[in-house]
Amino acid sequence: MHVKRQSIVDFQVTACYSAYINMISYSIVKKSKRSSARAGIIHTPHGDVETPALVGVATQATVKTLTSDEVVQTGSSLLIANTFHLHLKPGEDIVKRNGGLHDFMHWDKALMTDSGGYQVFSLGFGRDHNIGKIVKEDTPLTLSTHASSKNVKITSDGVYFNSPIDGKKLFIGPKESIAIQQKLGADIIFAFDECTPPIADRAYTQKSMDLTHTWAHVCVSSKKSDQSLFSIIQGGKFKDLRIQSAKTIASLPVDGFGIGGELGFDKKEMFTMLGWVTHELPENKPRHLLGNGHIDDLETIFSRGVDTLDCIIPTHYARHGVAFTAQGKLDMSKSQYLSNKDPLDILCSCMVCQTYSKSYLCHLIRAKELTALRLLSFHNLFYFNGVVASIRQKILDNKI
RNA sequence: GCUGGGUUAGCGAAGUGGUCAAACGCAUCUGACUGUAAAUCAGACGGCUUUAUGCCUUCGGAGGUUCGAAUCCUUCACCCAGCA
Repeated sequence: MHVKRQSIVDFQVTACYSAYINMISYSIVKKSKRSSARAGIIHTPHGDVETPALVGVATQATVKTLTSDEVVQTGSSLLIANTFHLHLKPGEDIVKRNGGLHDFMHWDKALMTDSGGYQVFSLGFGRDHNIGKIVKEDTPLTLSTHASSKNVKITSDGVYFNSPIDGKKLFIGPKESIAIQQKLGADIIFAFDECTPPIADRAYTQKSMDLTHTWAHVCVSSKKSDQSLFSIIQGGKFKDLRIQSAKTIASLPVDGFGIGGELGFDKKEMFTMLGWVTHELPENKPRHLLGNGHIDDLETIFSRGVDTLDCIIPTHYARHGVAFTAQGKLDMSKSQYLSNKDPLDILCSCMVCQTYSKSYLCHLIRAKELTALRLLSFHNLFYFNGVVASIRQKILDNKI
Protein backbone atom coordinates (compact mmCIF):
# COMPACT_ATOMS: atom_id res chain seq x y z
CA MET A 1 0.00 0.00 0.00
CA HIS A 2 2.77 2.39 0.89
CA VAL A 3 4.82 1.71 -2.18
CA LYS A 4 2.70 1.16 -5.21
CA ARG A 5 4.30 -1.01 -7.88
CA GLN A 6 2.22 -1.02 -10.99
CA SER A 7 3.03 -2.00 -14.50
CA ILE A 8 2.44 0.63 -17.17
CA VAL A 9 -0.57 -1.31 -18.41
CA ASP A 10 -2.12 -1.43 -14.93
CA PHE A 11 -1.60 2.26 -14.55
CA GLN A 12 -3.33 3.04 -17.83
CA VAL A 13 -6.31 0.90 -16.91
CA THR A 14 -6.54 2.59 -13.54
CA ALA A 15 -6.23 6.01 -15.09
CA CYS A 16 -8.89 5.18 -17.62
CA TYR A 17 -11.46 4.33 -15.02
CA SER A 18 -10.29 6.56 -12.21
CA ALA A 19 -13.24 8.91 -12.38
CA TYR A 20 -15.54 5.97 -11.89
CA ILE A 21 -13.40 3.96 -9.52
CA ASN A 22 -12.89 6.78 -7.05
CA MET A 23 -16.54 7.40 -6.32
CA ILE A 24 -18.40 5.32 -3.83
CA SER A 25 -21.55 3.42 -4.60
CA TYR A 26 -24.15 1.94 -2.34
CA SER A 27 -26.09 -1.24 -2.80
CA ILE A 28 -28.83 -2.65 -0.63
CA VAL A 29 -28.45 -6.29 0.28
CA LYS A 30 -31.60 -6.60 2.32
CA LYS A 31 -34.43 -4.24 3.11
CA SER A 32 -36.30 -4.95 6.29
CA LYS A 33 -40.03 -5.50 6.10
CA ARG A 34 -40.38 -4.84 9.80
CA SER A 35 -38.63 -1.47 9.97
CA SER A 36 -36.72 1.04 7.89
CA ALA A 37 -33.52 -0.91 8.49
CA ARG A 38 -31.32 -1.86 5.56
CA ALA A 39 -28.32 -4.09 5.27
CA GLY A 40 -26.10 -2.93 2.46
CA ILE A 41 -22.63 -2.37 1.14
CA ILE A 42 -20.86 0.90 0.49
CA HIS A 43 -18.33 0.22 -2.25
CA THR A 44 -15.40 2.56 -1.91
CA PRO A 45 -12.04 2.91 -3.64
CA HIS A 46 -10.59 1.45 -0.46
CA GLY A 47 -12.79 -1.56 -0.08
CA ASP A 48 -16.35 -2.45 0.72
CA VAL A 49 -18.04 -1.38 3.91
CA GLU A 50 -20.82 -3.66 5.04
CA THR A 51 -23.62 -1.65 6.56
CA PRO A 52 -24.89 -0.99 9.13
CA ALA A 53 -21.41 -0.03 10.26
CA LEU A 54 -19.75 1.78 13.08
CA VAL A 55 -17.28 4.36 11.82
CA GLY A 56 -14.22 4.58 14.03
CA VAL A 57 -13.26 8.07 15.08
CA ALA A 58 -9.74 9.06 14.05
CA THR A 59 -9.92 12.81 14.59
CA GLN A 60 -6.20 13.49 14.31
CA ALA A 61 -5.54 10.76 11.77
CA THR A 62 -5.39 8.07 14.42
CA VAL A 63 -7.85 6.11 16.45
CA LYS A 64 -6.36 7.28 19.71
CA THR A 65 -3.93 4.76 21.26
CA LEU A 66 -4.22 2.20 18.43
CA THR A 67 -2.16 1.57 15.34
CA SER A 68 -4.02 1.35 12.06
CA ASP A 69 -3.22 -2.37 11.89
CA GLU A 70 -4.81 -2.86 15.28
CA VAL A 71 -7.89 -0.95 14.18
CA VAL A 72 -8.22 -3.42 11.29
CA GLN A 73 -8.13 -6.24 13.84
CA THR A 74 -11.04 -4.68 15.72
CA GLY A 75 -13.14 -5.21 12.60
CA SER A 76 -13.40 -1.58 11.48
CA SER A 77 -13.53 -0.92 7.77
CA LEU A 78 -14.26 2.81 7.75
CA LEU A 79 -12.81 5.64 9.80
CA ILE A 80 -13.56 9.34 10.07
CA ALA A 81 -10.85 11.96 10.50
CA ASN A 82 -11.34 15.65 11.09
CA THR A 83 -10.76 18.59 8.78
CA PHE A 84 -10.48 21.21 11.51
CA HIS A 85 -7.95 19.32 13.59
CA LEU A 86 -5.83 18.20 10.64
CA HIS A 87 -5.87 21.69 9.18
CA LEU A 88 -4.36 22.96 12.43
CA LYS A 89 -2.00 20.03 12.81
CA PRO A 90 -0.10 19.07 10.74
CA GLY A 91 -1.85 21.05 7.97
CA GLU A 92 -3.39 19.55 4.86
CA ASP A 93 -0.32 20.27 2.74
CA ILE A 94 1.81 18.04 4.92
CA VAL A 95 -0.76 15.28 4.62
CA LYS A 96 -0.91 15.72 0.86
CA ARG A 97 2.87 15.60 0.55
CA ASN A 98 2.73 12.32 2.45
CA GLY A 99 0.50 10.86 -0.21
CA GLY A 100 -2.83 11.78 1.39
CA LEU A 101 -4.48 10.56 4.57
CA HIS A 102 -4.55 6.89 3.62
CA ASP A 103 -0.82 6.66 3.10
CA PHE A 104 -0.05 9.11 5.88
CA MET A 105 -1.79 7.04 8.54
CA HIS A 106 -1.20 3.70 6.85
CA TRP A 107 -4.90 2.98 6.60
CA ASP A 108 -5.79 0.98 3.55
CA LYS A 109 -9.52 0.87 4.11
CA ALA A 110 -12.21 3.45 3.60
CA LEU A 111 -11.95 6.93 5.08
CA MET A 112 -14.20 9.89 5.69
CA THR A 113 -13.31 13.37 6.81
CA ASP A 114 -15.69 15.44 8.84
CA SER A 115 -15.92 19.01 7.67
CA GLY A 116 -15.22 21.01 10.81
CA GLY A 117 -18.90 21.81 11.25
CA TYR A 118 -18.98 20.19 14.64
CA GLN A 119 -16.21 22.48 15.87
CA VAL A 120 -18.39 25.47 14.99
CA PHE A 121 -20.53 24.31 17.86
CA SER A 122 -18.08 22.58 20.20
CA LEU A 123 -15.54 25.41 20.19
CA GLY A 124 -18.28 28.06 20.11
CA PHE A 125 -21.46 27.80 22.14
CA GLY A 126 -20.41 24.39 23.40
CA ARG A 127 -17.34 25.86 24.98
CA ASP A 128 -19.09 29.03 26.14
CA HIS A 129 -21.74 27.14 28.06
CA ASN A 130 -19.76 24.02 28.80
CA ILE A 131 -22.31 21.84 27.08
CA GLY A 132 -22.18 18.95 24.66
CA LYS A 133 -24.37 18.25 21.71
CA ILE A 134 -26.88 16.53 23.91
CA VAL A 135 -28.21 18.36 26.89
CA LYS A 136 -30.69 17.65 29.66
CA GLU A 137 -34.19 18.91 29.17
CA ASP A 138 -34.24 21.12 32.25
CA THR A 139 -31.43 23.45 31.14
CA PRO A 140 -32.39 27.11 31.48
CA LEU A 141 -30.10 28.09 28.59
CA THR A 142 -31.55 29.20 25.27
CA LEU A 143 -29.96 30.61 22.16
CA SER A 144 -31.81 32.88 19.81
CA THR A 145 -30.74 34.47 16.56
CA HIS A 146 -29.00 37.41 18.22
CA ALA A 147 -26.78 35.10 20.31
CA SER A 148 -23.06 35.28 19.70
CA SER A 149 -20.21 33.15 20.92
CA LYS A 150 -17.04 34.37 22.58
CA ASN A 151 -14.79 32.06 20.62
CA VAL A 152 -16.43 31.61 17.27
CA LYS A 153 -17.93 34.13 14.85
CA ILE A 154 -20.38 32.75 12.34
CA THR A 155 -20.89 34.73 9.13
CA SER A 156 -22.69 33.88 5.91
CA ASP A 157 -19.38 32.99 4.27
CA GLY A 158 -18.03 30.81 7.03
CA VAL A 159 -16.70 30.82 10.53
CA TYR A 160 -13.91 32.62 12.36
CA PHE A 161 -12.38 30.37 15.00
CA ASN A 162 -9.86 30.91 17.74
CA SER A 163 -7.48 28.02 17.52
CA PRO A 164 -7.74 25.88 20.65
CA ILE A 165 -4.01 25.27 20.31
CA ASP A 166 -2.60 28.79 20.32
CA GLY A 167 -5.62 31.09 20.10
CA LYS A 168 -4.71 32.14 16.57
CA LYS A 169 -7.60 33.36 14.40
CA LEU A 170 -8.56 31.18 11.51
CA PHE A 171 -11.36 31.13 9.00
CA ILE A 172 -13.10 28.09 7.62
CA GLY A 173 -16.11 28.25 5.36
CA PRO A 174 -17.60 25.75 2.93
CA LYS A 175 -15.00 26.48 0.21
CA GLU A 176 -12.11 26.25 2.64
CA SER A 177 -13.40 23.04 4.19
CA ILE A 178 -13.76 21.37 0.80
CA ALA A 179 -10.34 22.58 -0.31
CA ILE A 180 -8.77 21.13 2.83
CA GLN A 181 -10.66 17.86 2.48
CA GLN A 182 -9.55 17.54 -1.14
CA LYS A 183 -5.96 17.74 -0.03
CA LEU A 184 -6.55 15.27 2.81
CA GLY A 185 -7.93 12.88 0.22
CA ALA A 186 -10.48 10.74 2.08
CA ASP A 187 -12.93 8.65 0.07
CA ILE A 188 -15.90 10.47 1.52
CA ILE A 189 -15.95 14.12 2.51
CA PHE A 190 -18.61 16.10 4.33
CA ALA A 191 -20.18 19.43 3.51
CA PHE A 192 -19.43 22.22 5.95
CA ASP A 193 -22.32 22.85 8.31
CA GLU A 194 -23.14 24.33 11.65
CA CYS A 195 -23.91 21.66 14.18
CA THR A 196 -27.01 23.28 15.66
CA PRO A 197 -26.61 23.76 19.41
CA PRO A 198 -29.06 21.77 21.53
CA ILE A 199 -30.14 24.91 23.34
CA ALA A 200 -31.10 26.73 20.13
CA ASP A 201 -34.64 28.04 19.92
CA ARG A 202 -36.69 27.67 16.76
CA ALA A 203 -35.52 30.91 15.20
CA TYR A 204 -31.85 30.08 15.72
CA THR A 205 -32.37 26.52 14.50
CA GLN A 206 -34.01 27.74 11.33
CA LYS A 207 -31.36 30.35 10.63
CA SER A 208 -28.63 27.80 11.29
CA MET A 209 -30.32 25.27 9.02
CA ASP A 210 -30.66 27.82 6.21
CA LEU A 211 -26.99 28.66 6.56
CA THR A 212 -26.08 24.98 6.42
CA HIS A 213 -28.16 24.64 3.24
CA THR A 214 -26.48 27.64 1.66
CA TRP A 215 -23.09 26.22 2.50
CA ALA A 216 -24.12 22.81 1.13
CA HIS A 217 -24.67 24.42 -2.28
CA VAL A 218 -21.28 26.09 -2.08
CA CYS A 219 -19.67 22.77 -1.19
CA VAL A 220 -21.30 21.01 -4.12
CA SER A 221 -20.17 23.65 -6.58
CA SER A 222 -16.65 24.06 -5.21
CA LYS A 223 -15.74 20.38 -5.09
CA LYS A 224 -13.28 19.58 -7.87
CA SER A 225 -12.10 16.17 -6.77
CA ASP A 226 -13.62 12.78 -7.46
CA GLN A 227 -14.22 12.19 -3.78
CA SER A 228 -17.76 11.41 -2.71
CA LEU A 229 -19.59 14.20 -0.95
CA PHE A 230 -22.05 13.72 1.89
CA SER A 231 -24.17 16.70 2.83
CA ILE A 232 -25.56 17.26 6.30
CA ILE A 233 -29.16 17.59 7.39
CA GLN A 234 -29.94 19.91 10.31
CA GLY A 235 -33.23 21.25 11.67
CA GLY A 236 -32.83 20.55 15.36
CA LYS A 237 -35.77 19.12 17.18
CA PHE A 238 -38.43 20.67 14.91
CA LYS A 239 -40.24 18.22 12.70
CA ASP A 240 -41.03 20.60 9.86
CA LEU A 241 -37.46 21.90 9.81
CA ARG A 242 -35.97 18.41 9.87
CA ILE A 243 -38.20 17.40 6.96
CA GLN A 244 -37.46 20.60 5.08
CA SER A 245 -33.75 20.07 5.61
CA ALA A 246 -33.89 16.45 4.51
CA LYS A 247 -35.77 17.40 1.33
CA THR A 248 -33.41 20.25 0.54
CA ILE A 249 -30.28 18.19 1.01
CA ALA A 250 -31.80 15.23 -0.82
CA SER A 251 -32.33 17.43 -3.88
CA LEU A 252 -28.62 18.15 -4.16
CA PRO A 253 -26.29 16.11 -6.38
CA VAL A 254 -24.52 14.50 -3.44
CA ASP A 255 -23.45 10.92 -2.80
CA GLY A 256 -24.83 10.44 0.67
CA PHE A 257 -26.26 12.17 3.68
CA GLY A 258 -25.20 13.13 7.13
CA ILE A 259 -27.71 13.57 9.89
CA GLY A 260 -26.36 16.14 12.29
CA GLY A 261 -27.07 18.41 15.18
CA GLU A 262 -29.12 17.68 18.21
CA LEU A 263 -31.78 15.05 18.20
CA GLY A 264 -33.97 15.89 21.14
CA PHE A 265 -33.79 15.46 24.87
CA ASP A 266 -34.45 11.76 25.15
CA LYS A 267 -33.90 8.59 23.21
CA LYS A 268 -37.50 8.16 22.12
CA GLU A 269 -37.50 11.62 20.63
CA MET A 270 -34.25 10.90 18.84
CA PHE A 271 -35.59 7.72 17.27
CA THR A 272 -38.70 9.55 16.12
CA MET A 273 -36.62 12.35 14.61
CA LEU A 274 -34.43 9.90 12.74
CA GLY A 275 -37.59 8.46 11.25
CA TRP A 276 -38.74 11.89 10.03
CA VAL A 277 -35.44 12.40 8.27
CA THR A 278 -34.75 9.02 6.69
CA HIS A 279 -38.32 8.94 5.41
CA GLU A 280 -37.46 11.88 3.13
CA LEU A 281 -34.22 10.45 1.77
CA PRO A 282 -33.75 8.45 -1.43
CA GLU A 283 -33.05 4.78 -0.82
CA ASN A 284 -30.08 4.53 -3.11
CA LYS A 285 -27.68 6.65 -1.10
CA PRO A 286 -26.16 5.96 2.31
CA ARG A 287 -27.19 7.84 5.45
CA HIS A 288 -24.62 8.60 8.11
CA LEU A 289 -25.62 9.63 11.61
CA LEU A 290 -23.00 12.01 12.94
CA GLY A 291 -21.62 11.53 16.40
CA ASN A 292 -24.24 9.42 18.01
CA GLY A 293 -24.21 5.83 19.15
CA HIS A 294 -24.65 4.70 22.71
CA ILE A 295 -24.40 0.95 22.60
CA ASP A 296 -27.98 0.42 23.74
CA ASP A 297 -29.31 2.71 21.01
CA LEU A 298 -27.56 1.15 18.03
CA GLU A 299 -30.26 -1.32 17.07
CA THR A 300 -33.05 1.25 17.16
CA ILE A 301 -30.96 3.83 15.32
CA PHE A 302 -30.25 1.38 12.52
CA SER A 303 -33.89 0.32 12.44
CA ARG A 304 -34.73 3.90 11.49
CA GLY A 305 -32.80 3.55 8.25
CA VAL A 306 -29.38 4.80 9.26
CA ASP A 307 -26.49 2.99 7.55
CA THR A 308 -23.40 4.26 9.30
CA LEU A 309 -22.63 6.26 12.40
CA ASP A 310 -19.54 7.46 14.15
CA CYS A 311 -19.23 7.86 17.85
CA ILE A 312 -16.34 8.59 20.19
CA ILE A 313 -17.84 6.53 22.99
CA PRO A 314 -15.96 3.25 22.54
CA THR A 315 -12.55 4.91 22.42
CA HIS A 316 -13.26 7.93 24.60
CA TYR A 317 -14.79 5.87 27.40
CA ALA A 318 -11.95 3.39 27.11
CA ARG A 319 -9.47 6.12 27.97
CA HIS A 320 -11.61 6.93 30.99
CA GLY A 321 -11.44 3.35 32.16
CA VAL A 322 -14.80 2.07 30.96
CA ALA A 323 -15.21 -1.26 29.17
CA PHE A 324 -18.35 -2.26 27.31
CA THR A 325 -19.46 -5.84 27.71
CA ALA A 326 -22.52 -8.03 27.39
CA GLN A 327 -22.89 -7.45 31.14
CA GLY A 328 -23.03 -3.72 30.56
CA LYS A 329 -20.60 -0.88 31.09
CA LEU A 330 -17.80 -1.73 33.51
CA ASP A 331 -15.83 1.00 35.23
CA MET A 332 -12.53 -0.81 35.30
CA SER A 333 -10.98 1.69 37.67
CA LYS A 334 -13.11 0.32 40.52
CA SER A 335 -10.98 -1.60 43.01
CA GLN A 336 -13.48 -4.48 43.06
CA TYR A 337 -12.02 -5.72 39.76
CA LEU A 338 -8.54 -6.13 41.20
CA SER A 339 -9.53 -9.56 42.46
CA ASN A 340 -11.43 -10.66 39.36
CA LYS A 341 -9.55 -13.12 37.16
CA ASP A 342 -12.17 -13.32 34.40
CA PRO A 343 -11.79 -11.57 31.05
CA LEU A 344 -13.74 -8.37 30.45
CA ASP A 345 -16.34 -10.34 28.56
CA ILE A 346 -16.33 -14.09 28.77
CA LEU A 347 -17.86 -14.46 25.29
CA CYS A 348 -15.67 -11.88 23.56
CA SER A 349 -13.12 -13.26 21.14
CA CYS A 350 -10.93 -10.17 21.01
CA MET A 351 -7.22 -10.27 21.70
CA VAL A 352 -7.68 -8.52 25.04
CA CYS A 353 -10.34 -10.90 26.35
CA GLN A 354 -8.32 -13.89 25.12
CA THR A 355 -5.25 -12.69 26.96
CA TYR A 356 -5.87 -10.51 29.99
CA SER A 357 -7.91 -10.62 33.18
CA LYS A 358 -10.07 -7.89 34.63
CA SER A 359 -7.66 -7.89 37.54
CA TYR A 360 -4.72 -7.00 35.30
CA LEU A 361 -6.65 -4.39 33.32
CA CYS A 362 -7.93 -2.84 36.55
CA HIS A 363 -4.38 -2.69 37.85
CA LEU A 364 -3.13 -1.03 34.65
CA ILE A 365 -5.90 1.57 34.78
CA ARG A 366 -5.22 2.36 38.42
CA ALA A 367 -1.49 2.51 37.80
CA LYS A 368 -2.20 4.92 34.93
CA GLU A 369 -0.35 2.73 32.47
CA LEU A 370 -0.86 3.70 28.84
CA THR A 371 -1.27 0.07 27.89
CA ALA A 372 -4.57 0.05 29.76
CA LEU A 373 -5.95 2.70 27.46
CA ARG A 374 -4.83 0.75 24.42
CA LEU A 375 -6.28 -2.52 25.60
CA LEU A 376 -9.64 -1.02 26.57
CA SER A 377 -9.81 0.94 23.31
CA PHE A 378 -9.12 -2.22 21.36
CA HIS A 379 -11.71 -4.23 23.24
CA ASN A 380 -14.40 -1.54 23.09
CA LEU A 381 -14.02 -1.03 19.35
CA PHE A 382 -14.02 -4.77 18.78
CA TYR A 383 -17.07 -5.13 20.99
CA PHE A 384 -19.01 -2.31 19.31
CA ASN A 385 -18.13 -3.66 15.88
CA GLY A 386 -19.38 -7.05 16.98
CA VAL A 387 -22.67 -5.62 18.20
CA VAL A 388 -23.12 -3.77 14.90
CA ALA A 389 -22.29 -6.92 12.93
CA SER A 390 -24.92 -8.85 14.87
CA ILE A 391 -27.45 -6.12 14.13
CA ARG A 392 -26.64 -6.50 10.44
CA GLN A 393 -27.18 -10.22 10.75
CA LYS A 394 -30.52 -9.63 12.44
CA ILE A 395 -31.58 -7.45 9.52
CA LEU A 396 -30.54 -10.19 7.10
CA ASP A 397 -32.50 -12.69 9.20
CA ASN A 398 -35.66 -10.57 9.19
CA LYS A 399 -35.46 -10.01 12.92
CA ILE A 400 -35.31 -6.24 12.83
C1' G B 1 27.81 14.85 73.98
C1' C B 2 27.45 19.94 71.73
C1' U B 3 25.27 23.22 67.97
C1' G B 4 21.64 24.06 64.36
C1' G B 5 17.26 22.37 61.56
C1' G B 6 12.92 19.51 61.78
C1' U B 7 8.19 16.43 63.55
C1' U B 8 1.05 19.26 60.25
C1' A B 9 -4.82 14.92 58.26
C1' G B 10 -3.42 7.93 54.35
C1' C B 11 1.37 10.10 51.96
C1' G B 12 4.04 14.64 50.44
C1' A B 13 3.75 19.68 51.76
C1' A B 14 1.93 25.13 53.01
C1' G B 15 0.70 27.73 57.31
C1' U B 16 4.58 30.80 62.32
C1' G B 17 -0.91 34.22 67.78
C1' G B 18 -7.57 35.13 66.05
C1' U B 19 -10.80 35.04 59.38
C1' C B 20 -7.52 27.16 60.74
C1' A B 21 -10.80 21.33 60.54
C1' A B 22 -5.91 23.75 58.46
C1' A B 23 -3.83 26.03 51.25
C1' C B 24 -1.86 22.83 47.45
C1' G B 25 -0.36 18.05 45.23
C1' C B 26 -0.80 12.70 45.37
C1' A B 27 -3.67 8.55 46.83
C1' U B 28 -8.76 7.12 47.77
C1' C B 29 -14.07 7.42 46.76
C1' U B 30 -18.44 9.31 43.75
C1' G B 31 -20.32 11.34 39.36
C1' A B 32 -20.15 12.97 34.25
C1' C B 33 -18.69 11.95 29.23
C1' U B 34 -22.63 10.87 22.06
C1' G B 35 -19.68 14.37 14.17
C1' U B 36 -12.85 14.18 20.52
C1' A B 37 -10.42 21.76 23.38
C1' A B 38 -11.14 14.96 26.49
C1' A B 39 -4.99 9.34 28.94
C1' U B 40 -10.38 14.60 30.53
C1' C B 41 -13.66 17.20 33.78
C1' A B 42 -16.62 17.91 38.36
C1' G B 43 -17.58 16.74 43.53
C1' A B 44 -16.21 14.42 48.32
C1' C B 45 -12.12 13.48 51.29
C1' G B 46 -10.97 14.23 60.72
C1' G B 47 -15.71 12.62 63.29
C1' C B 48 -20.93 13.45 64.34
C1' U B 49 -25.61 15.09 63.41
C1' U B 50 -31.23 18.30 62.75
C1' U B 51 -25.95 19.15 56.69
C1' A B 52 -25.14 24.25 59.50
C1' U B 53 -22.27 31.71 59.82
C1' G B 54 -23.77 23.57 63.98
C1' C B 55 -21.20 20.51 67.60
C1' C B 56 -16.86 17.49 68.90
C1' U B 57 -11.63 15.87 68.41
C1' U B 58 -6.93 17.29 65.73
C1' C B 59 -1.08 19.99 63.78
C1' G B 60 5.07 14.36 67.73
C1' G B 61 3.93 13.69 73.75
C1' A B 62 3.17 16.37 78.36
C1' G B 63 2.76 20.98 80.71
C1' G B 64 2.54 26.40 80.50
C1' U B 65 1.65 31.81 78.69
C1' U B 66 -2.81 34.18 76.52
C1' C B 67 -9.53 36.38 76.13
C1' G B 68 -7.57 33.14 72.10
C1' A B 69 -2.07 28.49 70.26
C1' A B 70 -0.57 24.35 64.50
C1' U B 71 1.77 29.16 65.48
C1' C B 72 4.99 31.75 71.76
C1' C B 73 7.62 29.29 76.29
C1' U B 74 9.38 24.76 79.15
C1' U B 75 10.32 19.82 78.89
C1' C B 76 10.44 14.83 76.88
C1' A B 77 10.71 11.62 72.53
C1' C B 78 12.21 10.81 67.68
C1' C B 79 14.56 12.32 62.76
C1' C B 80 18.38 15.10 59.86
C1' A B 81 22.99 17.92 59.32
C1' G B 82 27.64 19.77 61.20
C1' C B 83 31.22 19.49 65.10
C1' A B 84 33.56 16.39 68.87
